[in-house]
Amino acid sequence: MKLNTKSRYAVMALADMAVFSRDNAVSLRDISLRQGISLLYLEQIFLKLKKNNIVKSVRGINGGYILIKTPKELKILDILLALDQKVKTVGCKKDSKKSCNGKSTKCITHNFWDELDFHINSFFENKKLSDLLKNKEARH
Amino acid sequence: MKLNTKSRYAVMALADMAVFSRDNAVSLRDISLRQGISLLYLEQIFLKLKKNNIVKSVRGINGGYILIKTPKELKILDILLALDQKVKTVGCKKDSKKSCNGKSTKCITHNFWDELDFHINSFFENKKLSDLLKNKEARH
DNA sequence: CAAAAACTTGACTATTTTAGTCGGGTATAT
DNA sequence: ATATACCCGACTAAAATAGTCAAGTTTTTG
Ligand code: FES
Ligand code: FES
Repeated sequence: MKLNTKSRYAVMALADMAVFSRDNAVSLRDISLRQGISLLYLEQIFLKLKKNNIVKSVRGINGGYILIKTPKELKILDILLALDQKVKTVGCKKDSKKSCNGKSTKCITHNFWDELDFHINSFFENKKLSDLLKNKEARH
Repeated sequence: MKLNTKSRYAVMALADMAVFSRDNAVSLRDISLRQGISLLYLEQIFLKLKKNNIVKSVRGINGGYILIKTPKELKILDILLALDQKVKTVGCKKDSKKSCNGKSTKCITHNFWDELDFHINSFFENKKLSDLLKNKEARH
């Protein structure tokens, strides 16, 4: 039950941007240095964030990335979805013919996992990027 | 963000037991046949369930496993914990010196992941095995 | 214009985790 | 006795993860 680092770094990097940007673009190099994330890895992550309209890019010198939505509007769920991280705790497809057990009927636990997924999804749906920043001063 | 099959099968198998046992032991062979889970895999899973006092075993002919608690009392969380599935969405240890980023201070997103873990944990804490069985008749 | 900063993209790889299997046990009811 | 069923450690193939590399393109600035 682990979140992958890509998603974690994505949230981390966007939180960093929310803190350090005032309309100006934030370069991945800066994020990399501040958050200790590999620059090459960040590039890969931001590619997806860009494709999914979470950020837009500014090329050339003094370039970087800019959040498209404000931190108050940006749902954490949007970030996860951008990285193909559907919240799906088990592999069973809702629509598909095949259930998790390969049979045509749903297994005894199916509804439970659906509930779980919904529960987690709601959390990510309701949390905004700005919520992450709130208790920042509480630490260190 | 996937649950592993071991945990899923464990919940599935225990739900099966809750349905098919009336004080008598349920053999893994029966569970295997009913739920379509490999017998060998089930053995591995039940070994852990036994070690963690979720079930007790009866050896020999007509043997099998018996739930220690009633389905009403058995938390899903207990099942997951038995399989070493702590709900810990990121690798950062709360107590350890090292944070997720290797620095001494907590990263900007740390509190958020803590909240997430708590949110998911609560779900598993409040759900009982019996809750899984409720809407069984709603299907098929 | 030239050079440097910074984004763009696909492919590639080492490591780790997962999802099992295998083999050889031991206990017990009939 | 013997079949049934639990016990347990070790092993492995396959998939996922985390991250790197190479080779660009675009834009700003001196
Ligand atoms: S059939 Fe959907 S989880 Fe098993
Ligand atoms: S998640 Fe704990 S320091 Fe980053």
